[in-house]
Amino acid sequence: MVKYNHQSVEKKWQAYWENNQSFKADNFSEKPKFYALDMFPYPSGAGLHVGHPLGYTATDIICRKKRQQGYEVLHPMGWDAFGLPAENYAIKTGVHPSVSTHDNIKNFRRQIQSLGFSYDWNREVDTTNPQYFKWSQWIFLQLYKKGLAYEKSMDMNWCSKCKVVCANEEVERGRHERCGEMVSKKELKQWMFRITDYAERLLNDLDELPEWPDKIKVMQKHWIGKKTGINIDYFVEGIKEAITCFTTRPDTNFGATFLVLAPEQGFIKNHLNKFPNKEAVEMYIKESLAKSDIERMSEGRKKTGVFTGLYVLNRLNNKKIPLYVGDFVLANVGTGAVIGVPGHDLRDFEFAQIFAIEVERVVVSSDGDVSSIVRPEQVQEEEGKMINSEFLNGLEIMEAKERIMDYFEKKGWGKRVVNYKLRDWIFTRQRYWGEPIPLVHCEKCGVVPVPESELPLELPETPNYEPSETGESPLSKVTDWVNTTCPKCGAPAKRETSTMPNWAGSSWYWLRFMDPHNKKEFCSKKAEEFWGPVDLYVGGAEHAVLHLLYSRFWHKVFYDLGLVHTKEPFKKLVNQGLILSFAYENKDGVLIPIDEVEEKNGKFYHKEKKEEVFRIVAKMSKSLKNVVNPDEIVREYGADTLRMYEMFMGPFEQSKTWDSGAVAGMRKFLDRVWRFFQANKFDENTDKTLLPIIHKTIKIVSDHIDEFRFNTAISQLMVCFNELQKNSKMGQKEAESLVLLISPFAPHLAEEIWNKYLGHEETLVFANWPIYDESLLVENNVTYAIQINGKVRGDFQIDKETKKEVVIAHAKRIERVQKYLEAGEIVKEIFVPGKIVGFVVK
RNA sequence: GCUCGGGUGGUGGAAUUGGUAGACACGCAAGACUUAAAAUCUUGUGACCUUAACAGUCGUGCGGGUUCAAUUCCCGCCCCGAGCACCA
Repeated sequence: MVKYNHQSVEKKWQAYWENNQSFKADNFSEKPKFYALDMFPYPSGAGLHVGHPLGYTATDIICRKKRQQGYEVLHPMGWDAFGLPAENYAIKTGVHPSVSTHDNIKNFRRQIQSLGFSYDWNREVDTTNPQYFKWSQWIFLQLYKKGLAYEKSMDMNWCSKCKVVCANEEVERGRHERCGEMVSKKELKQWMFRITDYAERLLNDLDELPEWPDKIKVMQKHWIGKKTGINIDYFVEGIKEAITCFTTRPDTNFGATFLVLAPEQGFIKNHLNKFPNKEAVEMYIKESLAKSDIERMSEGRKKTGVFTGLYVLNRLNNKKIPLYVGDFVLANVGTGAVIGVPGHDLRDFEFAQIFAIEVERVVVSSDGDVSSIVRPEQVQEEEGKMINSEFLNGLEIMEAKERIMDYFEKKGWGKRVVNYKLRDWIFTRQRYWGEPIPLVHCEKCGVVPVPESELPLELPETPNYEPSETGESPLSKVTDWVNTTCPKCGAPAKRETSTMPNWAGSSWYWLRFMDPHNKKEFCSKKAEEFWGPVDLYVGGAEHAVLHLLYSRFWHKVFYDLGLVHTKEPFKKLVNQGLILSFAYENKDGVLIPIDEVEEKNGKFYHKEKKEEVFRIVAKMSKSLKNVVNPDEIVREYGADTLRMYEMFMGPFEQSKTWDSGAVAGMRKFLDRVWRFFQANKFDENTDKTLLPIIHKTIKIVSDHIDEFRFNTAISQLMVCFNELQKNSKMGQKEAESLVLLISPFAPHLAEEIWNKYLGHEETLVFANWPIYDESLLVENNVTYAIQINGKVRGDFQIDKETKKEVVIAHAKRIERVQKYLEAGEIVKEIFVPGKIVGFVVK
């Protein structure tokens, strides 16, 4: 017996694949195409995490199977390499980001290649390479020329730790998603993209993505946040300017008893002098604007506000209602002004309680309560019939809503509108390590795009990468770069010094992979028509509304420009689950690094303090020392073991916990497979009794790979080999089928067996994927379970063709069954073909 | 608070048109081989009760319901995870 030497075998086949260009994808193939894409990684200094190979292995399995099924497969890999870590490292050490990025890429490439993925490395891209970002800049100019980019000065999300502006999508619960720092507001001038122009299509086209997880579609839907309602104008006596309120519930408008403006609302600025309570209002606004987001959030739902002294007219019932300023009304939601209906909106009710504003009931819900509304539980927002609302009385709220909107529009008091939560994409950043924005500011001509012939516009060298507190890019200090001439008039001009966000490179990279060496176009029409759209896209769910929304937006712009032929970039999307690791905490919840913990009789103790600690599951982190390094697994057990273990851990989309013991178990299985092929000769005909299990395995493995159920595909392979250990009389054809079934999971081992024990000179990369014979799937005998009153009381085997009556009669003759049948009378007989015989006995 | 997922042995997980719950694996235990260990192979392994053996009772987060039959369907709760969050 020769032991399986994973180190030499894996090296050998990786070299073979590379020398033979086995995975090179052909843009002009006659075969049907299949394009599988992994979310390309940011090459961090920490190296590959075991979470990366999870997704990469899944796509690789699919790709290897597709190749064997006769597809031309595009499976590329690259680097999303612009980003803050490299830049922060540069600030600390003075090392140019391109140097550390290059080193990190080298390490990532080595690690990824050690796992034997079938990538076409000829197509590798790097977003920081000028030959790549030339086209990112070119795309920016296309959007600019189409009027989708504009410069605007407004309150931006500002991260004072990273010293950078963030997009709304990058703010999580008021914090910067990268670093966790609270985001503040800073008035800055930035370049924006009109993603809101595409809101409707980004929303509607989700319906054209049946192969996307519902979860992601729901999240995008919420993020876009489409709301239909009406803008109603209200007037203060003596002031011409209207206060416009957006509402989705105009049906309750007869119950309006106040109006609240956001502190930042323009009406206040314009007419503050006419406010009787001017001083109080000014003071309140000053206070609330000084509040940080932390303070606002910690106040929770507690409402504050101030009466302006003014009244507005509700023209529906000619009532004068008080005008307030309150910071629970957000300036950037709707119109920044809210009509208060305390009877049927909980927030309005809370506000009304504090200021002792009257509450009117205009809806009676199905509980029939018609009493005056004094408790929050009585605030009915969902359903009911109208009362106290004149011509609306008796109508259901949805009907009333339509009726009153017609009325408002007819009177000219309001206008139906659609509002979106989505806001325009803040695109520029004030940092060094990103694509320079290809624009020039000329005193005469204004903003002038850099001519396409001058792209790429490369980053200048600078001794100082430090960003500034005031939102100035480090590029602004490189004066000989900033000072240029206007491409239009030749006069002295200044370059735009902001850079693009790290989302830029990833918002179109799937197109570059189709045609990565094209010097004339970002991607040729022909290549795009052949490869597009991406058939399968695999990656983490953390990009649900960031990368995936931006990519869809750009792709739609490309579609409008005639650059791509599909509306959507990614046909099928699958999200992998997180890989977690064990960690320990003591009874006070203090986390303990794993190397300070020892196990005794199934319990865990702190080595020095001797106190008992408890095992928990946590994200892998340096401080807990529970990070698993893929290099070590590859060295000790081999790439095939790592690949198979990660696929076997559990359902692909679910979070899983790393278990080192189970890794060794997977290696044991591969050793068993190796020994099986080494120990047997395959020159006879296969034993007929083995055919059902082999064909069943072909079917299950094939189906489950397509369904991303890799764990059950592998368990079927195990079941099959367990069976074969009892009877191994097998011919060449069946032996080949089994090796091919394993090959997508453990390609190195499979190639070695294919070559060494099955006598093939050629690689199995293009061997035909096995096909099962339907007639061989079923065994001749089936097992019937006998149920009496629903409880299983025995079973028996019988020929699968046996008729119902015969099966039932057979069941009745079984001794153990008779015991139960004699206890009463059979009132019902149940027969499920091939499965169940049941009796109901009374 | 709202919106999506989930709760199955000591552990990871199988069982998705209602039909033998616990496949497959990890762990554990016993045995074979060995001077010994590792490796490998064999057997057992949900709980309870009982046994010479068969058998029996309970069991898929909790409480109800539908059904001959429920992890699966319905109603009402509890817990965990993710996302959104004063969105008018």
